Amino acid sequence: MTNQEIAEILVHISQILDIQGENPFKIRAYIKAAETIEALTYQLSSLEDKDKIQELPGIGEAITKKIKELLDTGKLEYYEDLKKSEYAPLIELLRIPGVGPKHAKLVHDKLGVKSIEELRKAAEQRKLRELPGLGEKVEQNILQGIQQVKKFMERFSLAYIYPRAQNIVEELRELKEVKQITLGGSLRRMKETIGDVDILVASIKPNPVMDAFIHLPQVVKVASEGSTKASIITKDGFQVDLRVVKPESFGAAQHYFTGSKAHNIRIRSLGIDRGLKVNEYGVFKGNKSIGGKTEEEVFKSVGLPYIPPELREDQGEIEAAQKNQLPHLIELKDIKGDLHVHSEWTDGSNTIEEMAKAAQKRGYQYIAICDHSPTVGITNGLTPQRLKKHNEEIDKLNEKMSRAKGKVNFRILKGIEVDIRSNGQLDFDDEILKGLDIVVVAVHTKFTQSQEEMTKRIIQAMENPHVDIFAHPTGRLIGRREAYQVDMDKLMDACKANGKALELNAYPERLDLSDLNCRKAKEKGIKIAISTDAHQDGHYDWIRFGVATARRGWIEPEDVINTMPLVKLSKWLKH
DNA sequence: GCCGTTTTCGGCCCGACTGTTTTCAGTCG
Repeated sequence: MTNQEIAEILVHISQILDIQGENPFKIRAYIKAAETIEALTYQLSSLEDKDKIQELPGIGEAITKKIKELLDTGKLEYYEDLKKSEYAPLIELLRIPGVGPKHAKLVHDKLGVKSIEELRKAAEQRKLRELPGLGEKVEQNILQGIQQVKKFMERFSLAYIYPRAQNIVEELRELKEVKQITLGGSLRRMKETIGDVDILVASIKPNPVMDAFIHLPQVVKVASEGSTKASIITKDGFQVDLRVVKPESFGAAQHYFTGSKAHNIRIRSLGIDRGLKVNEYGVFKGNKSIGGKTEEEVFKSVGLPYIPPELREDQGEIEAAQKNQLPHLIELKDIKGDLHVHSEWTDGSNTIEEMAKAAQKRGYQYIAICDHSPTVGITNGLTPQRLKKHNEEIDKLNEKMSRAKGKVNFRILKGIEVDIRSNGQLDFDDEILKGLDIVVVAVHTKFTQSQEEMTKRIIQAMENPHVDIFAHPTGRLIGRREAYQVDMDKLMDACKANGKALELNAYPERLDLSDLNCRKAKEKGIKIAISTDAHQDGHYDWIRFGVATARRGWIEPEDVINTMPLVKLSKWLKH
């Protein structure tokens, strides 16, 4: 049983208990345990000593016992019993925005509602408005909420949301009443998928800001509207929440609205230990504010150094901060070049020269043109003959570009993205690979192999001495295709043993390695290449999302090979 | 259900908005 499956069961348990009206702290304990498990970089099933489970934060004796039972038997009696509860089917009602555990229980107890469909019927028959505490408005909202169920389940890719959210920020920034403005939430933490957008504004006059916000051209619906807080739905289908606070509270609010929730709870608890109350308005000793203008003040008040947003998941960042052992995270400016770039020779849209010039313009010292090998048929993969010509063109360009500037300050590396065939063999023989500056390998076919076959296939490729980097290591496409089955531990061990680097592919729908796998790779001492897999020059910008994902994975500049200047990188490639 | 440099019992983060109510419960983040 996978961590994901265990976490899902724990969440279901918490939801059923919630509807039953259990102790809220017990409910939160299950959610916390599920979050901890989801964020692990290894599978609980692979643990030799299952007693170690209880050492995980938020997991105690009772939940450890339940997890052990799940791992041993594939089932959990406690959960099976809960599922027999009359309230168990109601957890689907919780997917409706505006419906929580109390309303779910109410409609069940009074009207016998057991499904979204039955709830819709009851609402249409105007039965909900008769219930205590409910009214006409709630009935309408529930009907609307039912229509939005699917939409609200959806999460958007970081790259889809990011520019659209930035647009809104820039439009609001124009207002003279806006003193400061920032993104918050999972978008500021740069998670790979985003549920909704949070925007925070500092202003002493909230009214004009709120008004401008709900009248933005993107707005199709105003979901809620108060004096300092409002929510809209955009025509692009996502929700944006705006909060306006006074400038003296901006840092505290920024911290609060960046989250994550788990991180905030920890910070507030640290505050309580020091006799402080931390909320979105500041840090308070009694009624007196002792900080909140900046995020640094908030952290300082609870005895911590500044923690970058990407780390704020309560996954060890607070402990690291307490010991002054936070990582010095990689930044965009550390990137010296791109090691996985395509050209029109295969499925890219620009010439090699165009790709090179665009990279040079960005201040890069090098790119590696890694077009496809023949097996990836639809991309017009390079045959050995075409590869030879391809390389000759790169030689000429390198000469031309160095002459033009009078000195060598930019270099195009001769690379290839070689397909790893289903039997583990590479698409080119060693004689050809030997003549290249850099060899990137990847899986493009037969994703359905068993974990054993796939792991063997990849490790065999890793053992080839000419190979440098393993690209998009799990093959996942976010929201579209699951990762193929591969034993990550064995793969990484082989990678380490053979001195290869793993790619963090910055293509927005890949972000592969994921943040968690980056952290795992770092723990194992494996080098990372953050590459865009650019198929046109505009794709170079995606490096932003690659670096952000690396930061979420605690990656530092020295963990990444394309932070090296050209000379050092060339040495690494020859090692 | 979890947790402990005040604690193995008694706490557990905090506030805005909505709608149904005349002071608050439910939901959300």
